[in-house]
Amino acid sequence: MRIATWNVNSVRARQQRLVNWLKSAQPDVLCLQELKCTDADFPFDVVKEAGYFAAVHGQKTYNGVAILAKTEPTDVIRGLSDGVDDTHARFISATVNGIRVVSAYAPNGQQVDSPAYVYKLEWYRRLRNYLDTRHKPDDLVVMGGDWNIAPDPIDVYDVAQWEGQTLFTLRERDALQQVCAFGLTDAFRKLYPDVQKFSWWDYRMLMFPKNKGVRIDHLFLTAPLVPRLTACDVDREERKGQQPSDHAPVWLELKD
Amino acid sequence: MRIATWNVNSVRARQQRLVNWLKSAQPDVLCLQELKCTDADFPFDVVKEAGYFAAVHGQKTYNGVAILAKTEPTDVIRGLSDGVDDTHARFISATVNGIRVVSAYAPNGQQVDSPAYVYKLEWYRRLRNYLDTRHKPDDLVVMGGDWNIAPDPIDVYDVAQWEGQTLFTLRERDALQQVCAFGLTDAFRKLYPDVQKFSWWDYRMLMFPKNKGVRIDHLFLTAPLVPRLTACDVDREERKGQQPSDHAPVWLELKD
DNA sequence: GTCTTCAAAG
DNA sequence: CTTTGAAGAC
Repeated sequence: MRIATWNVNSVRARQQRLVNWLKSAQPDVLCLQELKCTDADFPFDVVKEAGYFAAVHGQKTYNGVAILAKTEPTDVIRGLSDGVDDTHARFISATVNGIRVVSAYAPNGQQVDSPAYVYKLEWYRRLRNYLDTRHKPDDLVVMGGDWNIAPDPIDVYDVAQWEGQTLFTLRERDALQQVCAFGLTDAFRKLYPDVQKFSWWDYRMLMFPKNKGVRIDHLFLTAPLVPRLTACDVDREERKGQQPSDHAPVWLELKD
Repeated sequence: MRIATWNVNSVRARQQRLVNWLKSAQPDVLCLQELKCTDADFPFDVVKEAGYFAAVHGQKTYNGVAILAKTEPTDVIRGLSDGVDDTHARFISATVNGIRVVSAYAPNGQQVDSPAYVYKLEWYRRLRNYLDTRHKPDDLVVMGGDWNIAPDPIDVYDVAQWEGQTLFTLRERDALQQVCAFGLTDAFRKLYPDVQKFSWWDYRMLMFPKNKGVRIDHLFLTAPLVPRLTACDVDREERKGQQPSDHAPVWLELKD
């Protein structure tokens, strides 16, 4: 079973690339982030045409997440559903083939100590609470998303430059660790403890050609799924060519 | 020798369609209108890559005309060059294979009797003056362009609806006739006196699917070229599909 | 750089 | 419907 995550940076602007990628990569499940459109504007028709069901939590202009799957996702939950008044469409979960799948778009955080940064740390605290409330560590859970946090020094192209910058501050990395401490494993890092691969490159300053990126898109697995993990990679090719998303898809393979 | 005219409605937005059309239609000369970009922003590289030289008279946002040709255009003149202070980039002429080629984007005219309408009639008067000053009726001249005038009742989809509307008022049609009276022949109408074909359809109101258009893009020939005219047509296919221009290309064939 | 929104123009 | 430009986000 192949599960992928991709921040498409506008599902409408990326419609053709999305369809092409689905056809070539053939994931069983794809977690999408930054749809940047409402449910009404989501291209359900072309996704269906490509052979996928879609559970969507859209929002105008910003955010928006979805779970695409070859079999119909069930028990769809939109948002963290913790009673907090939060208008951002950043979280959706659904069950696909007996696995609970999450598609998450973590807040970016803007500047350190800005309101957005505070919201980001709080959002991570709420996410840990979501896991504690809804799941046991031995549930079958895969969480894919744009987490807007590089977990370790190896995950940024230049530690000196990233030191203290949003996406790489100690407080953010700690917040992510607190979530993982529930019992989640970073699929890519599990398979490749020492490999440096990035999933996001700024559109500006030729960051992609220079390969100056960061790894902020992750797939997390609960413990019972870790022994089934056989492959995980970043599809760097998808970042190339005309009008790419600034993020590349990340995918993993689970054996039966 | 194949000569074509096409209002591309932004040469940058239509870059890929332009290249595809050049490759399939293989005109020796293409007159372009509504480039909507400056000379600095004109995609010289992709045009060259497609096998064409380009003489360009660009303008930011509005207007902009060019002559593309498989052999290098010489003696390029930008504008009507009649001493009138006119900032609109609506006219360019150049010599290609011994033929003087004009690419013209006539003013639209907005509402009847508006300043734009007065400017349009005056522009046509200046154009006739340009011909009188620079040419003899037996020169080899081809003028392609978006003339924003439907010459005859057959050239609009509904005469009753178009009666008195800009593009079809008697004063505009007379202004165009005054230009043609210099000694120019409408290539399409010469070959097909009774055929109704359109070259422009409004983007709105499903005008193209309903084929409610007008013929305002024309190729005019001086007398010595008329006996050499073997074919002329509108490429209606180019108006179809995703992100078309609102105009279709018009082309003609001259035998040697 | 590339996306969104909006207004103005055709 | 499709383009342009501007502003704001990342």
